[in-house]
Amino acid sequence: MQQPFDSVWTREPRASRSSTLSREQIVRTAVELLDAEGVDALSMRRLGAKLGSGATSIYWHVAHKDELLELVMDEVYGEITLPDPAVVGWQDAVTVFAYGLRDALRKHPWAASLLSTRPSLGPNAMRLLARMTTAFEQAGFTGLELDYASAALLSYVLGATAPEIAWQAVIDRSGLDGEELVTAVHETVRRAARDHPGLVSRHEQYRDLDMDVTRAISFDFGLTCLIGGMKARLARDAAPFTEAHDAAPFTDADREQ
Amino acid sequence: MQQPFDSVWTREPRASRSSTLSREQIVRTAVELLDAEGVDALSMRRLGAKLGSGATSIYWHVAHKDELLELVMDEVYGEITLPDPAVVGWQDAVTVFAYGLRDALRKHPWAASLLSTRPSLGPNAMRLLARMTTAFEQAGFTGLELDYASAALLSYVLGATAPEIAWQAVIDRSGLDGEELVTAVHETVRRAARDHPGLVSRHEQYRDLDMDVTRAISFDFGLTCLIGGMKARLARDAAPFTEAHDAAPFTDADREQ
DNA sequence: AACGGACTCGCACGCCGTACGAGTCTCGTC
DNA sequence: GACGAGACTCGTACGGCGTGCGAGTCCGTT
Repeated sequence: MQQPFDSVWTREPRASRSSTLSREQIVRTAVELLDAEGVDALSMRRLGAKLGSGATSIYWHVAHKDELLELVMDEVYGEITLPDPAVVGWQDAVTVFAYGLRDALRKHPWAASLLSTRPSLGPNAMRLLARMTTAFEQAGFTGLELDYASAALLSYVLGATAPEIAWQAVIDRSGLDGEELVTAVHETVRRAARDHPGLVSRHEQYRDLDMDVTRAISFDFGLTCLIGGMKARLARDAAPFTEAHDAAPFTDADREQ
Repeated sequence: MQQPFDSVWTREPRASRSSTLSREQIVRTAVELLDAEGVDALSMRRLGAKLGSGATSIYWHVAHKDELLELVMDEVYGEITLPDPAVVGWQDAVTVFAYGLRDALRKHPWAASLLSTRPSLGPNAMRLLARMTTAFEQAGFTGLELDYASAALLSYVLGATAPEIAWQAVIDRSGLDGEELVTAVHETVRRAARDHPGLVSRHEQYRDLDMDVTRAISFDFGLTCLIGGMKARLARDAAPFTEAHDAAPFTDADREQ
């Protein structure tokens, strides 16, 4: 029988006497370094220095840098909470989760790029996925749709947060703030959109809005649309008189209006 | 007045005699190299070699590697089409766009990670954004909601496609295919989810399904939910008798069921 | 012929991930 | 107490990376 792909999560951990360096300590320090100085600052040498040990010592506890990043990613998942859907209802549960994931990614800006690069198979990620599934079970989804719904929610949050972080990185690099910052962002977008008067004129309206608030509104818009669409789907599947339309999620008749 | 952030799109291009190396040629070759050998294979030295020139010659036409990546990203946006919403209707238009973006990202797997790392401000990205906006205008959205809707759609597609690509990368690296591959993927997920019987047992159902088809179904599920949610929102905003609920997208009463 | 700007490119610097092998420390067994 | 076997640390070295710099070449203009 075929072995699974080799990864931190499928391999047996090394037998271990408690030693001066430990995997947890390495991962914790890596997160600190990443938070403090960004993804480019994480090198094995720098990490070793911060741990007060040789760079190559780390390789006893971790197979290679990629594996360290996987461990570090799961650490981020560990920070996210998903309330019990049986208590707060599925909509609130997944909404809290969505905001929690968004917050975690904004707090650890380096995480978004890692997350989109490798599958998330760590225990914390799995725990979250399992809980999310129970939320959607409670909503009324069954079978594979449980996975689809979970994937859709995760996808939206990840996709929506990534550009926020990308912008924040540009802003941080610039070192600007306050009015100067607002003007610089505004001017950048205005130039980029210069061939599309509609975009430019709409963008004027953001001039006096707080950027963080605008982002949150935009995030919430998509989130409520997605959850609303899930509700609509549940309602349609449950209602017998629409069964004739079952094949397509939205019918041609829907499309007219 | 504050200058915009420095970037390829805001800076004036260099004055130029037509020379042996050109920016377009560099970008085109970079895309080829990326497609053929992945994001790690793109180094200035390798690119220079493929162009038959010195590595550092590239720096005359491009400020630094990051700028090259921005140019290359916009090239990808250039491949995506968005049909005229006035002809096919807004739902079909944005659906075609969503699948188009997904296809482009799958065709250029390196693009997903770039896209989530920097804001997309190139001309091709802007052209698409402008067209997407007209689609949502036709749908009935107005004002800032046009941006929110566009952002939501983009977010979903990006977020949904990224994990597909991440998996594909693992698979490509393994060199397996056919039955072996299916078993390896299956076994990997089974082990990762071992503490969550629900996930494992549901995963059994994928055993006999084509992976590409499953992915497409999952993608479509989220996409139709999102678009359905947008429609629901439009309908609610248009219908006067629900105006009392306007403040919150979904009321407590909605939440009960 | 002389100039100046457009363009090419070799070299060097300081980073990077990590393979390797020699070294040390700690424990279980005799 | 001796000693062997792992667990663990780490200095060195290799082949790569992005790119700053300055010398060099080409070519249109005067």
